[in-house]
Amino acid sequence: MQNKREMELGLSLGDAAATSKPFGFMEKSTQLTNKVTSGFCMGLSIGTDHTLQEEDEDKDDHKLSNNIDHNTDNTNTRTATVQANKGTSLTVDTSTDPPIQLDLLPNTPVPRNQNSILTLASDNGTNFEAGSSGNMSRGFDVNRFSAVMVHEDQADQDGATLSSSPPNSATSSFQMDFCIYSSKGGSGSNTEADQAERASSRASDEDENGSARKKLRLSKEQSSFLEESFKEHNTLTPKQKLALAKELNLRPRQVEVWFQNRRARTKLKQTEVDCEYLKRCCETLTEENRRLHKELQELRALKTSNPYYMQLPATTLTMCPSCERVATTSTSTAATTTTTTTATNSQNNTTDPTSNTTGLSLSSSRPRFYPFSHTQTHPHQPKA
DNA sequence: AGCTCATAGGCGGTTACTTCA
DNA sequence: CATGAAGTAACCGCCTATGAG
Repeated sequence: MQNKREMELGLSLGDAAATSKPFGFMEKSTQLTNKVTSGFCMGLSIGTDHTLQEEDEDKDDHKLSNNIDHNTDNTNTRTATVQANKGTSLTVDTSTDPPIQLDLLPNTPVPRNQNSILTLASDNGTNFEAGSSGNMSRGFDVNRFSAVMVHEDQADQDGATLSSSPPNSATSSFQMDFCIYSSKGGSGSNTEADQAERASSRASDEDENGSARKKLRLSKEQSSFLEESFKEHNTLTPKQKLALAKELNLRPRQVEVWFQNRRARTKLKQTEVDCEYLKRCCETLTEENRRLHKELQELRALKTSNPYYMQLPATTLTMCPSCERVATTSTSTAATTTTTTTATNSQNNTTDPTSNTTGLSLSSSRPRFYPFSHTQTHPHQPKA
């Protein structure tokens, strides 16, 4: 790993996370840019050496079917490496610019305590009910049936039961303390009960052959809860995954997939932002290039019209290895001053075309040279 | 210490399903 | 009602890290 304090591109999700504390994504993305293979980097905030909040998760005693019981501590490190190898991350010096913030959250998260009760009756006369959000269109958590199955399985393993969730927890409204499977009970063609019924059927199909592909929409409450969790940490330890799954009555695999997809969406969004910024940079540089060409033509024209005007000595550009400043050094022995500009654009924030309001700054692999702007003695200039 | 193997988890890409205009 | 676009849950294949033998 390279320098741990590295500029990075951070994406904030939601106001709270954006303003109060950096969450895992921003910190971990620090390592996103570590590999050289990507070649070009852009940064928005300063990342610090990240250590997991839960540094040493207990070896998970929850044994899933695929043995999720280890690999907890170094998840982020590994992730970072993988991302660095594959990612299209961008890296650029950013000085002190604040992180750009993107709000990817729903506009108004549904209060978790606003629930209605959907009461259904199965064909065997068993009444059951499920909590659903008051403004939910779909209303019924189609994952409940499978979730119940999972819980029943897990209950054998870790003693968890459906009623194990805190009664006042934020998601207790999705707790489903019944288990039904009705095949032809409802009469409506596309009612919530029907949808739930179909979902249950599909879920049971999976239980039967395990190969059927299903697409079960998460409820708004579940999505909101997952979103909140994602704001805290965008990757999950096995323990966190199990806890979330239990809390939301989802399968751990569903939680895992949701986080994967969520990370992918975040990255996609970030890529769009990056592209937009690079596009602006390109336009700005093109404009600057055009302007410099024009200026060069004017100077040449001036020189041809008046050959005695501005007979300056030849100038060379040198870069100081210690401070990376570019200095123009006149080869003339009469030259006693050097014109310097810093490699960063921090001194030119007001006029630098690569600066913008988002706080992004383009790296200065391209030394800025303003020979007529100001003069200053280079501190590292070797004494003549 | 170095190697091999099994395993877990992440990511990119894709598919399949749902919803909505 | 049909349809296409958008969103997203789920899957697949690959890669990397890790721990055990």
